[in-house]
Amino acid sequence: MKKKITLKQIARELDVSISTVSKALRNSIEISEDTRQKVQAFAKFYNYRPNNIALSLKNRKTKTIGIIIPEIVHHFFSKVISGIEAVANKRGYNVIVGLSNESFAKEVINMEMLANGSIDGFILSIAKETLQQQDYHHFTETISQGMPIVMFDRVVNDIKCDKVIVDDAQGAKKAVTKLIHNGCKNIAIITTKDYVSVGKLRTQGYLDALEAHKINPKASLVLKVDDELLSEDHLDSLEKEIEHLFNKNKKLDGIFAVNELYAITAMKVARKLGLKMPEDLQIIGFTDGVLSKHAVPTLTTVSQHGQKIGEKAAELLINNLEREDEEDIYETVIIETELIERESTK
Amino acid sequence: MKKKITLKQIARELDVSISTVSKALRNSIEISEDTRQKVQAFAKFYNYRPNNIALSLKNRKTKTIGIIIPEIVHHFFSKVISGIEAVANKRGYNVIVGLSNESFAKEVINMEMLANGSIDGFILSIAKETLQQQDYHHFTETISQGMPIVMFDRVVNDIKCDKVIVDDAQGAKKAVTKLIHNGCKNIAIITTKDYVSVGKLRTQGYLDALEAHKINPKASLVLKVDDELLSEDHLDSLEKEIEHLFNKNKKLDGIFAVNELYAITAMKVARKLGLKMPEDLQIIGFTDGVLSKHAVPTLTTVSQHGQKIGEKAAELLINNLEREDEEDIYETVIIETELIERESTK
DNA sequence: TCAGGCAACGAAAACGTTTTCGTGTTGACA
DNA sequence: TGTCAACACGAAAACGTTTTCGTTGCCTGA
Repeated sequence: MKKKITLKQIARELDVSISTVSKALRNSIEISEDTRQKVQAFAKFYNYRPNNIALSLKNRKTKTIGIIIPEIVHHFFSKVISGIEAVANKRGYNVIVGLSNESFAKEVINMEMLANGSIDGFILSIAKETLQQQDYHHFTETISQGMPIVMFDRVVNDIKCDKVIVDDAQGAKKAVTKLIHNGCKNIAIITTKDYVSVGKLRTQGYLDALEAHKINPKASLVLKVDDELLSEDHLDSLEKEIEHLFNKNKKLDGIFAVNELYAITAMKVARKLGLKMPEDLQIIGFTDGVLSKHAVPTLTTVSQHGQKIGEKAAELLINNLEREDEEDIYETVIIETELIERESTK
Repeated sequence: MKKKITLKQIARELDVSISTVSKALRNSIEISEDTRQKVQAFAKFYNYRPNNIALSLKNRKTKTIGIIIPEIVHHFFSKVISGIEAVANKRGYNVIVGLSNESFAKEVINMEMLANGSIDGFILSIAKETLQQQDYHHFTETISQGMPIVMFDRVVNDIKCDKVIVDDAQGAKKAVTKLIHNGCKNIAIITTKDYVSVGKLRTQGYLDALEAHKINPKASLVLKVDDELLSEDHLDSLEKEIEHLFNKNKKLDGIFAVNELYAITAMKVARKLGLKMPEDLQIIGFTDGVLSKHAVPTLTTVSQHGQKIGEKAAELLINNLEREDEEDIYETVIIETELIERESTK
């Protein structure tokens, strides 16, 4: 087992100083052609690679990005990571991932763990619990220590950082408008409780679309699901709630769901009730995941372009990190959503 | 913006030496109660946290695990990461993620990038291209430098490292046996080319099950899909291939697919051909992802317990890292698969 | 012959820790 | 009064780099 070799060892072996070795390897003109070649040959033979940790300590930057997300077993988030990783890699950065599991405490701990020198900056999406408690001190503290943050998707406005979001309201409006144009008269929305910012925004888009077409919103058409934990039995109760929605609204002919799962579950219930899609009922979801693509019927959906969100977030962060002047100008980039039409709409 | 504070700054401020500060913070008995309290109060006020990079350099360990996987937008892999992260976090480790995108070159580059001091060990699943080229020098080199590796799922036998795998052959055999017991007479398999080790093993399990029931395998019932890129048009050609499979075998009444996507696609084709499931055709997939759970009919599948695989892999690696004696004893842990019965089988 | 300059190299500091090994000041005790 | 231990603290090395600033030795030119 040959351990990693260091400058010091090369120096001793070749009977020169550490500085000489370092310079020789970086092709400094200070070093004679002779020694340079000698050193480089030796280094190559022993497969020398500079120690990253030492470099990080010296340069006071780690070339590593910390990602904190609520969960990773989720098509959208993994798409975002994939986008971040692509850009980061191209620009010589690594990514280190922390999971909050939607928990405030874990979010805080994870950030503290990484903020102590391990990374140069954060890209994150806020945990539900944090949004609920509205305690953002860990973000402001991190930022005030000079470590930049980029938030995506679930953001909170009054934090001084770059943000990458989708036009949730606009996307929802687009979807609901589509349903209206397709002839739906009674459109329901299946959404989350309001503390989830994106849920709230999408609900707003739904209302906007109705208003734009002079349709009065009905409270009975709005189902706000309390998704404490997405456990198995939650799925059952979700089905029941949706079934109840159908029962309350016999003339229901359109559904807009703020995520894939709600949409798919609505489909399931509809099918059980003998409704034909898209003839009797049209459904549109949010988030273009694998479920939408392979459902029966395939689901029309609002795509958020998770990959693009990740790429943009990484660009913003790295640009910030590598910017010379220390100007604190923060951007909020909006990634356009796209309505992907499939079989669940006419 | 108050920058991170260091021992040196505390020392200067309090007019003591760096060593004193360090010792005071670690509650050394060498330091008087007085100074200890003074230092700790000061440190707390300025929210002092030791710099991780400096610690890593000093201790020659980073408390970080490197994960290299082919892709992250994939239910199985993200489950594994989730499992790794859970264990790693509990034991005070971070995880840093590299994606190979199934490419040999990216796998090598990513590993080199991380191996230079950034991490203490690897957990990885081999890229398809690497398996195809059978070039494993980057693994052996990493190991010979004293950095442990744990492989999962896609492994190669003659590398000296811990491995966590599922009993692919056994799981496949279980599934196919189930089909046989359910009365299927003509069972097809939709699998990958043989260089993907898990595909090969699952095919073997299929053959084993047939043999155990004295059924002669028919070449026309084995479809080996060449999944170069899982691009959109690949999905189309996949459908065509499967359709061809149905046409060649009119009496087809059971399908075992080595992954979710193949199974779902087979379902789609079957539905198009007017087959009822599970009455006319029974299908079992491999990998318990989100698709299986929400397909119509829901898909009976062989679950690999990705989370558990990740947890076990992390345990093995960390145990190895923290083992005192330097014994090179490597384990291969087999995680039992489980047949999850749903609507696609009788 | 000697000042000056250049080529080639080395010493040392710095990044932020921890830890080993002094060292100086007490106080007690003979 | 002198000795020795205990106490409280500091100096310095070490981890592996890069970089600044010397410091040689030799050659050139007047």
